[in-house]
Amino acid sequence: MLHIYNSLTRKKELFTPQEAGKVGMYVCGITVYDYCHIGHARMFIVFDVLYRHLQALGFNVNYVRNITDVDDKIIARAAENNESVEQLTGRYIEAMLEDETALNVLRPSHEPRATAAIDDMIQLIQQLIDKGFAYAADNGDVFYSVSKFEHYGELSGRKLADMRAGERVAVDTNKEDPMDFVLWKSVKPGEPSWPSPWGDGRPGWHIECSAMAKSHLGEQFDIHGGGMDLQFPHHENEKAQSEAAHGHTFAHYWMHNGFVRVDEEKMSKSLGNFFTVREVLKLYSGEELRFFIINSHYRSALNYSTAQLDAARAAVQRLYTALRGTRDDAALGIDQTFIDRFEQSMNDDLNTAEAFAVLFDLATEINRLDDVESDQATVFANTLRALGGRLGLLQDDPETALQGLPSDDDSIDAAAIDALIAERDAARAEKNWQRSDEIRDQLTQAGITLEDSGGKTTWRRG
RNA sequence: GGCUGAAUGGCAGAGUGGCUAUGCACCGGAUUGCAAAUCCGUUUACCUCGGUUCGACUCCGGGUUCAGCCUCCA
Repeated sequence: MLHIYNSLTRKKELFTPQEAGKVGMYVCGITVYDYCHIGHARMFIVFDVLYRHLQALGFNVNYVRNITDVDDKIIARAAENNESVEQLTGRYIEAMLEDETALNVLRPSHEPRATAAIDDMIQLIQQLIDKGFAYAADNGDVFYSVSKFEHYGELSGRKLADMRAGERVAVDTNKEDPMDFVLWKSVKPGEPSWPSPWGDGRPGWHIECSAMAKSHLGEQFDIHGGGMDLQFPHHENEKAQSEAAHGHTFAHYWMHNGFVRVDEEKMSKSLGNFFTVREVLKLYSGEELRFFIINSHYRSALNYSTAQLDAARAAVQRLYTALRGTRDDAALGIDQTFIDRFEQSMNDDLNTAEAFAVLFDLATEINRLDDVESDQATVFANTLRALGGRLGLLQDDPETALQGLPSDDDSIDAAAIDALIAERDAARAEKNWQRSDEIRDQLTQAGITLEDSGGKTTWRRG
């Protein structure tokens, strides 16, 4: 029985989909004007793990994650680069897909782009105006009237009065209430725009998600996710729009992943302390980065450091090392005891850290057996691979994974390594330990570790 | 100022009212030509002050420190 922490109620709750066997899930994706950083990667991976887990539990999952491809920052960046908005967003969407592939993130069922859903947004805004929840200002902007929606503040646990007291935004004179937020922005010279009943303009950020969620998942669906910082105002506003327009609950469970920090401070574009995914992938594999991210609970803060990535490398190596030499014979089946333990952990609000303990126990069991090709070892290996797969890990050939790691030293290639190993084997056969150790030292310097076991020498990076 | 959430061994990170997390690192042993990998074993903990309890790291209350949100943000 899956329990997930619902940000709306601030409690772990039993997960019950609105329709048996099916799950509708919407996650706020990114605004594409730059390369993805580790914080974005965490969101991709956390919800990818949830997606995989729901599927493993037998649910038919409709997973929607949007792409925001029109917004102030995109427009500004495109102008800076002297290119069109489409060129800019196209490039960064490509880059995002590359990063996701490297991190072994599954493609969601749908990845709608905001610019392709303008009609839906206009319709939704009109609905809000008709119902009295929104109003058009003289300048062509349309605003949502926060005070009309009695549940406003419910998701983020704030009261309107408190928010007004803490108001830090310059007051927009077109608004009736400083807390009101924009649904439609009237066009500015040189900016992309679409025709609407209120004049040419473009949508506000929050309405995008309300509209795209509705068109792919309906007015009500199961899970809505995103980064912690989206809880307010983005999700609060999204909820207010959708619930006011439709007259009933929007998402049943709200899930928010915690942040990645650098030196105990949030990693973000504005602070400039971010590391892009592709930057990190020069020295660590996507799998190592993925391990680092899901080694801790998705709601806790995660401090980024290379020491942590080194630890992730060692951990992933341990798992692949255990799989090395094992048979891949599905006919022998899996060990249900470990599967059950794993599922129990994952069902507890995605306790991936505890789930990893099960994988490491399996690794120990395999290592304990004298014969890695025995039926028992094969069952454990099958189980380890299967559970690894549920986390998006351990799907590579062990040898390939251990030898193909990114490294800052690529002075020596596989053929050269094999040649040196052959030479060393010859030296060892003659008990020429001096020459043998020389070769091993040379390889160690190049970041290659040799292992002599079972009369055979294997190598790995790191 | 308002609202959240944290504080666990050298590091990372789970969890529990009394019983081994796990990974990395360390130490001892096995194995190895020596290593590496692996196995066996050992050591190191629960921010602080009160309270509840036979017993609390775990529950309750105060305090301290840290982070996040309240503006665009995964």
